[in-house]
This record gives sequence, C-alpha cells and structure tokens, in this order.
Amino acid sequence: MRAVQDCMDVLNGKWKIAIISSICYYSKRRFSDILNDVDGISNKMLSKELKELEINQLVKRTVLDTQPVTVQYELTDHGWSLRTIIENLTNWGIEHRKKIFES
Amino acid sequence: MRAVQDCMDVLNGKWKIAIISSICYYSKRRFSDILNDVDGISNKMLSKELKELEINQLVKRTVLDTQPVTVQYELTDHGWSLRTIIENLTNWGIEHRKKIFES
DNA sequence: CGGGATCCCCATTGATACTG
DNA sequence: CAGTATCAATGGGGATCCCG
Repeated sequence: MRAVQDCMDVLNGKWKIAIISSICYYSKRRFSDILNDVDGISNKMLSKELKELEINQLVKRTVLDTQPVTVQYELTDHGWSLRTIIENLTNWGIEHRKKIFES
Repeated sequence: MRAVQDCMDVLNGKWKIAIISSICYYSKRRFSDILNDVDGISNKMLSKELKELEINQLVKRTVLDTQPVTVQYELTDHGWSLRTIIENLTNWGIEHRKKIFES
C-alpha cells in the first residue's frame, strides 16, 4: 500500500508518464521533440518535470557540444525498469477505450 | 502514446490508485474503511474520487439495507483488470525505495 | 455511517516573453 | 535550441459543519 504511493510520488504530476513514454519509445529524445510528442504540455512544465525525473534518477540528461546546444534525454536503467508498467498502462488504456465505447 | 493518456485520465488525481489498491486488497470495502486505508485523504475527496471511479466503471457501489446505512465498494471486472498494474507499481515502488536509499 | 454543502487557500499549470 | 522569468488564473484539495 505504502509502496504504491512511493511509486506514484515519483510519477506524480500530469505529464510524467507521457514524458517517460516518449523517451522510452525513442530511446533518446531531445527537449523539443518531447515537447511535440506530449500533447498540450508547455516548455515550462516539461522543463520542470524533466528536472524532477532527473532528481529521481529516472532520466539522464546529456548536453551535446553543438551549435546551438542540443540536449539529449534518455532513461536510466532505473527509469527503463518502468517499461513493463508503461506497456501495461498502454494495453489497459486500449482495452478501456473499447469498454467505454461499447457501453 | 495516446493509450497511456487514456489510462492516466481514468487514474488521475492524487488518490485513485491508492483507493483502488485498498478495495483490491480487501475485495469489498466500506467508505470509512477506505478513508482509514488511504492516508491523508478527506471524505470529500474520497467521495469525489469514488464517484469518478464508478462512472468509469472501475468500481461498483452497493448500499446495504442496515441501520445506519452501510455502503460496500468493490471492483468491477474491469477495475479488477488493473490488478497487474497495481502489483507492478507496488513492486516498482519497493525497488525504487531501495535504489534511493542506497544513493 | 456515508456522504453533501460551503468556504477558502495555495500549489499547479498556463501564456507569454525573454536569453545564452 | 533549450530552457528561465514573470504574471495570472483555475481548480484541486483541506477544514468544518450538516443531514438522512
């Protein structure tokens, strides 16, 4: 019971799951790419959420020495371990949509 | 990607997962019991979240003809199908706690 | 017991503009 | 490009009281 909350504390906020999904799908992803992937998110929110994910060691941030600057985000091993959950959530979402559609 | 959001739309709010976990664990659970299970939730929020879960057909509400009234909450088959996800989240939460503790 | 109604606040989010 | 800064608004959520 407590453990579920520990998990949700890390995945709190409106966008965390979607952000992780995006990075997870593409392995490596840039700031502006994620901004496009996640529908409706603002740069401010993305910045904030990514920072939190980094603190919780789910995401690794890498600055590439290009002009202009490129920043890569990728999942850490720990973040990567959420893959199963993401998949389950996705599958459930699909099933749920069917369910609601039928009724 | 969209599907993950469909799922999270249903599980939104601060308390949904915890509430489902509570009911899931006990199979049937009363309002005041859930109120105790979920640490920090207010009756207003519990009431509201349960209503939403009912609308999304994850939870079934049954009023028992006692004095005073007893209300049972249980998961529908659809709600029950979240069991795997709950378990995954729980396990991940435990692992995460270890991880953070080490660092 | 299981909520509903009210009041109220502040944290989260949005929109926009700006910068290295 | 990858953010930061600032201002403003909304609604999530707490506290309390009430009711059948």
